[in-house]
Amino acid sequence: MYAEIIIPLALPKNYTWEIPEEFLDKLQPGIRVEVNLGKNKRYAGIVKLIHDRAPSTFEPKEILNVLDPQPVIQPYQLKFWEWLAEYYMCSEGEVMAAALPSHFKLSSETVIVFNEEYGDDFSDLDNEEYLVAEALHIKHELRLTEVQQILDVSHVYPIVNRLIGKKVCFVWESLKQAYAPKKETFVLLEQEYSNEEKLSELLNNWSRAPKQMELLLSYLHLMKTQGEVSKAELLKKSGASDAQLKALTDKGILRAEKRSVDRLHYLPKDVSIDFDLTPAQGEAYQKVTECLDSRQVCLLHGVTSSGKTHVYIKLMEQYIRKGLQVLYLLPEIALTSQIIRRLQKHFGGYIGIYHSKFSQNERVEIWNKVKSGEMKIVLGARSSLFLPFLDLGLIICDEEHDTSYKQQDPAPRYNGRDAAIYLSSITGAKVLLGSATPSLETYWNAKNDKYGLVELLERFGEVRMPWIEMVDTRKVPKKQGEKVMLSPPLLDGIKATIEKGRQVILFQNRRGYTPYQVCSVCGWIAQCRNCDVSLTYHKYSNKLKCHYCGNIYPPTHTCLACGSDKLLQKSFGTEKIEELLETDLPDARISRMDFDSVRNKNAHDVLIQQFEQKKIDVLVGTQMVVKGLDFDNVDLVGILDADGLLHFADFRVNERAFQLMEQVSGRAGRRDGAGRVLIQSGNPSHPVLQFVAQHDYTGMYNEEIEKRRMFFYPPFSRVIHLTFKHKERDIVMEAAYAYAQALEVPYGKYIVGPAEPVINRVRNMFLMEMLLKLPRDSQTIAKCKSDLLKQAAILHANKKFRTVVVVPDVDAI
DNA sequence: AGCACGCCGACT
DNA sequence: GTCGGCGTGCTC
Repeated sequence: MYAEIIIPLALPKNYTWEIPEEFLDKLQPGIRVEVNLGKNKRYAGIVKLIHDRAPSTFEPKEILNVLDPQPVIQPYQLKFWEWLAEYYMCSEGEVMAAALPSHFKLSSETVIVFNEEYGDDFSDLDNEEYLVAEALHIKHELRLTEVQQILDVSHVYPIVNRLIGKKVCFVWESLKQAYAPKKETFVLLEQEYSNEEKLSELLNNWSRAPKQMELLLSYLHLMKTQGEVSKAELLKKSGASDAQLKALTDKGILRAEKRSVDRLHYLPKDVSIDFDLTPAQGEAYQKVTECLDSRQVCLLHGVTSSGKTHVYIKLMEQYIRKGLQVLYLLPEIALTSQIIRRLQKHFGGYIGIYHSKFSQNERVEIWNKVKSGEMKIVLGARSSLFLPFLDLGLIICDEEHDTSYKQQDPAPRYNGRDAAIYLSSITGAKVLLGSATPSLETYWNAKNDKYGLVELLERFGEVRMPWIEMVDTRKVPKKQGEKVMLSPPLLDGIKATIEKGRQVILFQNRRGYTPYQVCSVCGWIAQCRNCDVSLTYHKYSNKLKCHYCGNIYPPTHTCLACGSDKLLQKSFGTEKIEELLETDLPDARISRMDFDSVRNKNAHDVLIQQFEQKKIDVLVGTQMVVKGLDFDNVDLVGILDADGLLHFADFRVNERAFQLMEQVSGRAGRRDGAGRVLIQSGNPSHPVLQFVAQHDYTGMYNEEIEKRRMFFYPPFSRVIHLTFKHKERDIVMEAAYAYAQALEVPYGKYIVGPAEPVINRVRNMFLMEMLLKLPRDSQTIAKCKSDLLKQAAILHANKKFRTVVVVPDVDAI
């Protein structure tokens, strides 16, 4: 018997191993096995299929070990993986790599072990060999990365090989089980004193060491109230020291014990819904419920501040009361502690959080609790679609239009929203898409009766839609060629708002106006050595940074082209605005929120809490300020550069610009209806700005959908974007043209390009791009995908193009 | 993804 | 003449 096994690598297909007799009855799909791949590398792979077809073209190796008694992956999940790999044109191994917490993805780590029989006579070793042998003699075993550190050279294999040859050491391939349960020390009463009599005798005859007695008494008190006492808590509450506790354990009264504990601090398991829906919300809730009775997918189109979350909460309650699990998806960036706290208030311990900022250990624990059914609700980013739900009833996909649902870089380049819809089709779950500004694709599907549609177009409470005003930047006096950053009307608005004790949010899309160093003599701009882009200047760290490859350079003080030292910092980024505000409004409390200022896990939350607590008057930020936040004291929102949002060569610009501006505007005037939005633009009559001013989603939709129809873009077509990469420009261009040429029949009329992108070099690789706009017919699309892969293989068969990388991105954004 | 094999340039 | 750089191809 043989098993097709998924290995978490980008292999062209799954490989097959032979099943040794003794493992046969232990194996079924979804179980992890240890297998050998290559000369001595080992992996934990997932059994996908068991069959009896002996391979003819190769000699299969045997499975080395069975790692799980029960499947870790359910059959429906394997089906989900298969669909993702097929739809998004990647391997199942790549899906597996994305799906599993890394602790399930064991792989061998080469360890070299000292040969004790060799002794300690190292006289016939050379310098480098001696260094390694010496370290091995002390530590007994070393990983190759450690050897690298000892020798401070990158190529350690030859030296290690010589040592192996001389029998100083040998190589040990060990499978590393990385998941470690969290340990906590608990304090227990020794058996002898669990007897009341003995205990009172002890206490009555206590002499000296009053501190120890105090400690013992607080232990007994905690024990009575809680049932168990952790060491950390005991010491904190009693104010005693470690030494005093040790004295008691030495006397044989108390005992310390290490135990595995939950990493997640669970709240009580109960559901408390302590609010009532408004009539409008109640009606929406009813309609959604009815709609999901007969349909798989429903769109809830609710304007900003209409209280969509209230509707979600009621719906979640409904599903968990039926004993089903609920997945609440959000774009990663919107997973703030604000929404987490809000849901925890209602669902307490039933809710689990799952996203990239959680440690691997924490993820394993959530994984297990979702699998056992103990966890009823998961709030998470797109990767939580991979959790092993026992009985999934509902997926809520909030901010459905958000482009960060689409995974960009490593494969699988999947869209969380679309994957959720497929997942629901195989699990029988329902999907609720929610947004104030639905994506054109989704709204079109709803309008064409593919999805149900429920609209909630009334803001919650007395809140009116914010008043939108345009500031025509052409009319603002300025120097030649200068960009308007803070126009007088906006500045006045900010001042007035702060005086009233209200808050301001300023939104600056950084792209296009990033700060950089420029030579005032010859116009030279610092460039990245590996990418075709200008470097961004970061004042806070005084470094130049490439936003494409992440390389960091020291700032230059002389121009590399003409040698002048007259370098200027030109910028219109958030940092610059923050700086300007500090000069203009010296008394205001100003903070900045962007990718750089909220790097670590808590910075973002801290900033938001400060803003909530009104410790900040003006918050300057990028997209981040738009997502997943509710503030009720914001009177003024400023959109600093609307033109920058509208100047992209992408078929989705208008949709995207509208969504962003509408969402930003929604942050204004939450409670008492006084919200105001100022939009700075050099072209205030632009149709998108007019739609924003009127909060006219339908108007924008109608206009844009016609353009999409005319130019055959989604939702009328399906797009597949291809990127070609190679380190030589000529070769990548030639390869892309050859590839497109080969697909001319029959796909010529669907191909756009190939063309060189504006930024044609990233990480020392030259790029070419090509777009396919395919008719929405699943057979044509499937055929085309397979032809694309076939053509890539043909391209690679040509020696010249062998190393050209072809990256397909299905439904690219 | 590793990792071995193999082909070329810089040293003994 | 050899060591070791890196490019290339394979792993059931």
